[in-house]
Amino acid sequence: MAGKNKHISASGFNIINEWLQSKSLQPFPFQEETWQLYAEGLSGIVNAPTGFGKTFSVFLGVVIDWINHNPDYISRKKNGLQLLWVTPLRALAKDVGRAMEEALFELGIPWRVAVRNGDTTTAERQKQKTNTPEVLIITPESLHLLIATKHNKELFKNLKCVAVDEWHELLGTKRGVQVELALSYLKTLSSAESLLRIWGISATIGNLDEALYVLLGDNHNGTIVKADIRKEIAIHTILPETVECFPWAGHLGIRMIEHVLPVIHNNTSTLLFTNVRSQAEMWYQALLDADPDLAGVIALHHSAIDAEVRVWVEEQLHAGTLKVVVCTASLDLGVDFRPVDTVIQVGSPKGIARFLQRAGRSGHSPGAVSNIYFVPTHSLEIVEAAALQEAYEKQLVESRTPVVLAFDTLVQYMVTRAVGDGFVSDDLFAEVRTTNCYRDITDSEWEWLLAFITYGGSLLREYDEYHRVVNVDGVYRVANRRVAMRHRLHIGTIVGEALLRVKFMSGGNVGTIEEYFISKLVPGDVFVLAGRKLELVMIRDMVVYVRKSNAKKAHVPAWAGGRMPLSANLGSVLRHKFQQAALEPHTNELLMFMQPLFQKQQELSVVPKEDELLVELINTKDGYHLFVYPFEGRLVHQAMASLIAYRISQQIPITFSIAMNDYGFELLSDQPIPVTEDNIRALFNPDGWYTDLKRSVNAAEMGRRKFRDVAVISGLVFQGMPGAYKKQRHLQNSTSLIYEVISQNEPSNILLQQAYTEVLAYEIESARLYNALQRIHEHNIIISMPVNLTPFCFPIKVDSLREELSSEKLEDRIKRMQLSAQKQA
DNA sequence: GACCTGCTGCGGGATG
Repeated sequence: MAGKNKHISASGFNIINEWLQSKSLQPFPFQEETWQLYAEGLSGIVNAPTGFGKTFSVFLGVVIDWINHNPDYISRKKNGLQLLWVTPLRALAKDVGRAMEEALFELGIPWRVAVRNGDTTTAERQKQKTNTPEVLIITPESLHLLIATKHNKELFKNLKCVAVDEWHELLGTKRGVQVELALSYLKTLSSAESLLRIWGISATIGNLDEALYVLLGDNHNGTIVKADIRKEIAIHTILPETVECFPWAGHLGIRMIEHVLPVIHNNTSTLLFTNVRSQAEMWYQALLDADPDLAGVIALHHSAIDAEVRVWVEEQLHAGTLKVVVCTASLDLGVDFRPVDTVIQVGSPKGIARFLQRAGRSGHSPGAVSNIYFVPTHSLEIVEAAALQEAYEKQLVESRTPVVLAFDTLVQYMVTRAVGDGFVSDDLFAEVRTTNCYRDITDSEWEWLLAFITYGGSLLREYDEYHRVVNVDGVYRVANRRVAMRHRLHIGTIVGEALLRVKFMSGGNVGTIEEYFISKLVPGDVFVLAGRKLELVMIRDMVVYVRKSNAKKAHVPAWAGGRMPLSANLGSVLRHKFQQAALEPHTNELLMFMQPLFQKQQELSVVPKEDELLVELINTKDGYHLFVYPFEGRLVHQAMASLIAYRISQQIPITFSIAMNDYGFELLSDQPIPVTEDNIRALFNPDGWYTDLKRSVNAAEMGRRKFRDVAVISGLVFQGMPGAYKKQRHLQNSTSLIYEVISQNEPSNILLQQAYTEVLAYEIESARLYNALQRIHEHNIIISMPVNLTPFCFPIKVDSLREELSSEKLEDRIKRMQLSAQKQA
């Protein structure tokens, strides 16, 4: 290595590779020519599989390039801030910073690397102010907080480069919009001769070109540096003995535990991913019950577990003292420095990108293959295993759709700038329009937003708390210190659920639980959290006090999270696999295994081909059922079910109950459903879909809930000071009130409209719904009339039963129904 | 406020 030499003569390419090898990291996966991109002062996106030193190649690449061009940077005491390293995660910032500083030290560069995020103490912040580090690792939120400080231009004036880590994670979220906005500002601060350089670091996504465009905005030339290697992934499917003994419905997969244990035993370290937090708690307990020897080497990791406990788990994983960690998406990111040798995915990963990302958590050493075991939780999911294999071979990775015209985020940012050094309207307007997000914002929208932050717009004029910004001599500023303080506390775009902290009576945090779940329990009740049985003692000031319990039975908490629909890409491959199962099953081992089930489906009904939509009409004692299988994910199915129900009800008076899963949906009625060969195509016709959709779904009610997020982000309602959060009920009430006032008096309100737009985009996935209707329009629609429930409709039917029955009864009922269906055919 | 299986992520500075 270069040691303490003050002059770096070797090419950055060699330096990086030497350095990576000395750390036993993967060699730099790019050609020496691509290295020149750093040296030429360009911007762009770096894309390589995990574990290939992307972080350090970018970091050392840009740093060494400057040093080579400006050797006196090394000797100078004060260079000012040179590089901003934006990362969506706090957790590993300190580790990354230390590693960067160490790398610089070994190269003889005495630069300082500092971290600034919510964990940074006031003293550390002060130190950064007087003694500016050359490199600052920061979250998007903290970056906006910096922009909300006085004289921030001073801090950024020497900035040469901004690197955005995990850009694929930020793209498609409002946190990504925050990055776009911050970059548009920082670009204006850099002088003409040294254009600010921007590097994004991204995993593979379907729209890398778009990701680049969004990152750079409209006045930059950029390039995509793509590693010419493909991470080898071995996908193993864990199968039951026969498909006949496997349940047709269910999502837990606990019965596969005997097949999973050998995988854990045959490997040194394993990550076991579940889709849901309660499922992780159950798997943790079930694994311990099945193999008590795992005690001490098994751990649990999900977002409701106390942060300190999670850090401990990550450290133990790193140190190699843990054999298996049961986790949710909480370990999707940030375990780069904590590789394992095996990954197990229980249940559908719902998307190809997520599956490959998780697979990549294993096999980090050079040349190693990533091993992922897929554990299906019900029969049809075995087809997903085949689909995932094909999707991997064809690299059908999903795209991330960038957020556009998020006015709530813009309102927040405008106040942020006003809290900082203030802004001139025309200048900020021009600046904001260089971003992809606000490229199409109109003059009148901008005027509306200005009015909104200065006097609350036409509706809230009388309330002083909405007069946040004042215009003094053409400069918009926040003059009131309390307003400024309150704004800083509310910077960010993540709006969470009402959480209560769970603490032992003796002290010590366990984790968090939702108001909704805990309100159903009374003192003395026992529930599970972080793998422990806890007795509820009392609830005081949003804290749940508990003590350890040895009770046999315990409630497993439910957390209300996202609905994670099956992705369009995976749905499409899945349809293909069903066709293959019908036409050429012998080409695939998994499909051969599934044959008995497909035969059953074929006997009772039809196995649809790729260009067919299957509709099943079934009569049972529950009533008249209509089942449809578009394989478009549960959100689209919910909307499509409402749409079809509405269209049928236009023909005759009829009411339905609706059920759906990721594969299809059900309409159930107590009268015969008038669907025939003659009218079926009209029911799915894309013409007039939007009008009918708006009449069939309760957009106003959905908008009301979405409006809460918009209201919080734009500063219409306040969540309270940290540590003294308002009860969610209060927040909901005040939001509801504002929603009523606005929707009745100012229906064109931009923030209200945004709530509706977001419902369409994210709750209904309307673009995808439209594409699905278009696709179906070109397909054959096959109506089948089975005499009994089919393997296809079974999981959907079970879903609709859940409401009526307790879980134990449900399990019995499933067995009975499955038995009866199997006999009938 | 409703979901009932339902992920993840963030977070004070200016003044005395």
